[in-house]
Amino acid sequence: MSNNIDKTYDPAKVEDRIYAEWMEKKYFHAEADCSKKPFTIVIPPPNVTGQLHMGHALDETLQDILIRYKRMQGYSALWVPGYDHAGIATQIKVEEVLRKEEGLTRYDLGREKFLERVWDWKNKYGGRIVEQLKKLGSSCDWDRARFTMDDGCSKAVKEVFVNLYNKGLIYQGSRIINWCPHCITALSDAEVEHAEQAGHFWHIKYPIKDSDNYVIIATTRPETLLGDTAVAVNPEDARYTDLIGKMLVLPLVGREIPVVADEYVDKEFGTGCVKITPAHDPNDFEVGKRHNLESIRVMNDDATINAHGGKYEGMDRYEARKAIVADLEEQGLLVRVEEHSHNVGQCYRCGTTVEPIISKQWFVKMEPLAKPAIEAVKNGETEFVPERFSKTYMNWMENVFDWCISRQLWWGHRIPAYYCDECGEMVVSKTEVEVCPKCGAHMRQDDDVLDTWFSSALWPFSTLGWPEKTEELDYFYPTSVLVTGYDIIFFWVARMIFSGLEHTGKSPFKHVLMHGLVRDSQGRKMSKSLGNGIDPIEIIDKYGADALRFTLATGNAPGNDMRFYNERVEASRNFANKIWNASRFTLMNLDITENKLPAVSELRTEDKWIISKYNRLVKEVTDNLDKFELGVAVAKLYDFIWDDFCDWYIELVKPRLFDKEDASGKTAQYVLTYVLSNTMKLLHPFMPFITEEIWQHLPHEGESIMISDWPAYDAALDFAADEADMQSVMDAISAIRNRRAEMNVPPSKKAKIIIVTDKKEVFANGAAFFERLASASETVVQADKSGIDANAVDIVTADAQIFLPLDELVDKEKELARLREEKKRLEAEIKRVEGKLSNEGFVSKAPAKVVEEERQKGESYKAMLEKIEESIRSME
RNA sequence: GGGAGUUUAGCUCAGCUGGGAGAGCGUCUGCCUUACAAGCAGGAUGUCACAGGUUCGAGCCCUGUAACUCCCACCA
Repeated sequence: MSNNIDKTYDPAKVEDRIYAEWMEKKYFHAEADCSKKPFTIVIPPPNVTGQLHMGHALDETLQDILIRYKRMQGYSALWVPGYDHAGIATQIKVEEVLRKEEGLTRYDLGREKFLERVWDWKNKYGGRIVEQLKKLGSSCDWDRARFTMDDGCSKAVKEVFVNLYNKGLIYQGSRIINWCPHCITALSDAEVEHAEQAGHFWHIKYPIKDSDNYVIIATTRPETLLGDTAVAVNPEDARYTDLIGKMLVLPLVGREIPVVADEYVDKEFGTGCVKITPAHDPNDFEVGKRHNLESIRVMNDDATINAHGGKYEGMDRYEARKAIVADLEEQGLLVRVEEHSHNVGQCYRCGTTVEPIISKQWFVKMEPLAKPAIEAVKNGETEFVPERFSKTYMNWMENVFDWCISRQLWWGHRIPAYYCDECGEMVVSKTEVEVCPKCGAHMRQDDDVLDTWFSSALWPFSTLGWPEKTEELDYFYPTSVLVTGYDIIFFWVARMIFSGLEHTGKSPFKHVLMHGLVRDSQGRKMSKSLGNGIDPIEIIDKYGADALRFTLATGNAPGNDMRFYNERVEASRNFANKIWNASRFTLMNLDITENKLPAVSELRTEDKWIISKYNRLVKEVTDNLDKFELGVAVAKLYDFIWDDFCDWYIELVKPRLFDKEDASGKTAQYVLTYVLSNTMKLLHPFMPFITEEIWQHLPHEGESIMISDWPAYDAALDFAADEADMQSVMDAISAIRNRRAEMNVPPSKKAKIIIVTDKKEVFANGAAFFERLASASETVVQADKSGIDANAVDIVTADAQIFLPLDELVDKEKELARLREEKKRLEAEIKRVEGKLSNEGFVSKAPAKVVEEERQKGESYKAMLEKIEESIRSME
């Protein structure tokens, strides 16, 4: 310990030094230690491409709070760490750089060269986000962080793929999938965002074969006309019954297409006739299957028109749309154009409008996987916090579609399927297959890679060494908690749960703690395109990591969104500053070198008061943390430290500390130290740096607060009677301050105080406090009202009547008015209480405790009223 | 269309299983009181969205209404 602590609180100075110390001592290291219980947290792998954003900071903060708490409770707390994932974002980022700096595309480089670039990029920037997380105080052992593209994880991915394939849960199939022409890849449904877009509704004539007649169809995507293979009407639609089975002539193309009847068509919408393009629309695809229609794909992967488009070949889809509409108009086939706003799917990464395209892709069959995943949440194997998110989860799981897992990217886990071009054989294998088992020809691996979330879904066990039976896997799995935002329930959480169940037989975590999104001060989602993102690092530089963490943990309930205001961080920083100064005060007055609690017999009422309050705080904070009520816990700590400890206890104890002759000064020092250092422990998970700094300066045992023991509730430290006594004195002090402020009496003007009370001893013990805290020049405590000036200011509290002889300042009329006002208020209260107590229903049905409380209140009010009435009489 | 959420002080939000409405910020008044002006002391401000219901008692439970938000599915 050392009494030298900087005069001013400078977070940057403290935080950098302390983190370095922690790193040096390797406190973050966790290993399977069978003498302890495991506590494992799964973290979302931060993305290698991105800057740390507020969402990460929130994830990180909440996780770190839990980890630090559990570590202090003696758990072997492991953070399943990792960074980067085999995500499309990484590839796009590198492609972007490539295009900007060298004017090249990935195709110019070729697969191998391109992947080298990505690895370079990863090696150069992969650690960047980790460095940023460290500034936040992350107690993760980043040295053991895994990377999803590492060998171990790749092995797990292959294992899973092959297992699922062999069980028939992975299949290849033609499907309409969402295609991003910009990323040139398939997207899963979850990766498509829908946005309202203004568009047009083109009404087009389709001539009936061998007739001058025609039908009118309406479409929002006229370019898909090129791939039409039918027109559908509702079988119930009287307007079109005779048309069913007839042939139409497809405009511009000349192909003959049938009119089919299908329930899918809504009679009321549009014209009641729908063009059917099985290759470019999911619903049409289904219709096509029912009527055995041909699927004609008219677009290339980059959404340009292909050879089936005739004269439109090579045009971009939007160019083609224009050209087709113009040609239709020229031929008089365009009836009219309506304004029409409709929902358009967009790629969630790049925002490009997705194109539904028929394509051969790999799918995971979801139904058999979803069943146990639903069961695991139903039977409580995994619990969502707050609980309502389980409904969101169920809703999705119960209506889940097969999951398209192939991505036409190069960066990622390559699909372990091998094809023989000679005989058409396909082999799925964990190990590379070069020779066709059938014909002996060379085999080539599938070009596609797996969806990011396919490997991310394995995170909880692949990072622990699965499929090997490692000691770590055995000890740490299933994990304890997953902390994440509700926005990735479907992408990630759900998929981790069914993957864990399928491959390990256990749901990967016990609790899923959901938090909300961090929004800007106007409530908007933070995003790059809006430019409203707040950089956590800037905030840390300005206010400190402790202040940021405190802000993120505070003032919002789990799962609710949070608006981010600098003012809130400022308030947190002020709190840190308050702690700093209270500690500085404590240290300045310390000449003890050990941290222990004095014998109860030496403790004064105020000592017992703060100890008792502290003791209850331990219990409550522990309870709250166990229930993941982090915000509640931190609010209690804030109130205790600021109000009880700083504003009251320190002030109460000052005279004892300053008077070197007073032997009880030493007791006060012990109490200050004890309460402060233990409170620092309780606060440590939230504000790790400042608490470490202060704890180190105070008398302590052990090397670091982060490996110290979590405080325990001690029934022997519960001093209810002393708490109540102290409260009586504090109430009196507050009442006096209040009166003086109302009367504009400056603090410099001291006055004699006469306290008339039944609790003479209590107030006599506290007499000294009135001089310091209530501007008393002298304090007299007596049982009756003898010798009191009739003009004295009169203050009534529950346990005392206090008189201040300030006659020259007293405006008699005003004083009387105030007393009458007070009388009215008390009478109203008494009436309310009596109303309750005379209500038989209340007395007989309410819990005895509540009734007794009301009764006591009533008596206390009555006593006060009596005193007031007396005062009024004597003044009059 | 299906699901979830929100509505409490000027602003941002707490309010745990029903038992006299809270915090931070802002605001007003008075204080540089030897830890802290990033502070101290004191004050003001609420038909807890609305309407019913259950209950001795409702911000909290039930039903309905309104406004807003998010997620999922979507009509060509």
